Amino acid sequence: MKKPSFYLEVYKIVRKIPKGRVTTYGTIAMILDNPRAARAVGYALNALKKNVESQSIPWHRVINAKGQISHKGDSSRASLQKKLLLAEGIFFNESESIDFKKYAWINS
DNA sequence: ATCGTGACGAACG
DNA sequence: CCGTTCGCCACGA
Repeated sequence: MKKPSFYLEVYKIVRKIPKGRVTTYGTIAMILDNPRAARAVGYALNALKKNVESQSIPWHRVINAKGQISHKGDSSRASLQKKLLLAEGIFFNESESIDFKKYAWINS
């Protein structure tokens, strides 16, 4: 059977992330059997923000491998993301990064 | 089919 | 520790 587009797979994964947990672009890529497609994952989420369905996808739980928020210019989205994470009980250390030891998502 | 682009990541210096 | 460089991949024009 044919696979849906890469985007749809990414969204599907992101939707599985439970509240209070976070994961990285690279991790999602790994789940999709493309450990090197982290960039493509970010690209997918970028396109997502235009879709109305984005409201049902916890995109804010996806951060980069450093445990930080990537915003590449658009800082407004970064502040929103941080706000949403804090609301879920996910806090940042003094370096503005998230401790994976506590919040990393385990795919089950 | 080729080119440019981007919410990434690992390796270097 | 910080900035730079290069490699990766999917997508739209």
